[in-house]
Amino acid sequence: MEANGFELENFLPYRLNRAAEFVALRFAAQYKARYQLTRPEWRTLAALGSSERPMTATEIGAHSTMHKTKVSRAVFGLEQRRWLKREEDGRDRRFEHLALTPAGEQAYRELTALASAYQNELLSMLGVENMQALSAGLLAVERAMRKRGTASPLPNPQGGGT
Amino acid sequence: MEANGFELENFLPYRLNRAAEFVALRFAAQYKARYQLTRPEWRTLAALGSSERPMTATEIGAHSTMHKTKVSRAVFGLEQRRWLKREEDGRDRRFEHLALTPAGEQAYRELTALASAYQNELLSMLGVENMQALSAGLLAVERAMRKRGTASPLPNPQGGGT
DNA sequence: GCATATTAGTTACAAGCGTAACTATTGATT
DNA sequence: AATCAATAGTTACGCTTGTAACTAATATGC
Repeated sequence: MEANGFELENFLPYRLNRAAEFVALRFAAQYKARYQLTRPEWRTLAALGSSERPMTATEIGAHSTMHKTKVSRAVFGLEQRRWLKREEDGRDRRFEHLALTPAGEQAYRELTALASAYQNELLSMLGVENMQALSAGLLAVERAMRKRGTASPLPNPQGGGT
Repeated sequence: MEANGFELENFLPYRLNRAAEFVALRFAAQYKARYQLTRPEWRTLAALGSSERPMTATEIGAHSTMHKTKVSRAVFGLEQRRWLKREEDGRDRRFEHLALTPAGEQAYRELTALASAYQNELLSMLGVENMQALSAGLLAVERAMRKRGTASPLPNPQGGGT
């Protein structure tokens, strides 16, 4: 009671988080329902699919901002699905070079088609101008992230998730 | 391989989610380290603190976009801390009217002060113009949310968290 | 008035998560 | 060469989460 003026609805972390959840939700429904993919698996697929060369798990984590253990589990999941294969590095056997199988590449093409369609849908929902404003704002946040470091080992909000 | 043009870095759901995590992180560190609060507890505190009247758990969930069970657990946590008290509704005993105790209000004042300071810090990190652009973009997303409904019972991305 | 549906809130359960500890391998120092 | 540090990746553990089932109370239809 006795408002000191603070309103959660105007608090940027809250607004960003809620918008992110909403926007992610309808796309996640697609890859979850149609492919039984988790979000880390989708991100891993997207990272590998867009790369010309095989990647290591650490590179995937850096590319798509995921914790080591998330990548490890996602790689395992995609491997079981036969969408990904590992190849060990001859010179340094700690590394695993990960690449999509043909089936994985096929799934990647289908999912990126869905993703692009969804992005267009968002564009028409928001309007060009608002989308540009949002993108510019996000770009500023991304610059700030690079400056102040994305926090050491990528700690996330809570134990559970969002 | 064989890029069809899709890049995760340009995908709005991904960008929003990453920005939200980054922005939330440094504030969450404050209420976690100094008050051992979880995010649902902080949101519940913020909802009750800014309300003139007591609220029900359902109202809190609607106000701060949280799932029933999250609210239930957060209320329990704040109650144990003696920051919140329940009062049953005489006319309809299904309802519980929740209000902050003086200790809860004190914590609310301290935390909103931290929140406002953090918001100002963000403003200076991003610059006024970028902050306005971001806010305008988020507003458009929020309008779209109201149109297409925040999904029925507030399902979240994954089981775990982010 | 009585059965059925609806609503507020809680809880058991399974799954995902991050931390920290672990294995395996390589690099650096001496 | 031998030790110690650093790195890639995996895994055990405890915690948080949403789903679904649950209890308790009220509303609705007949």
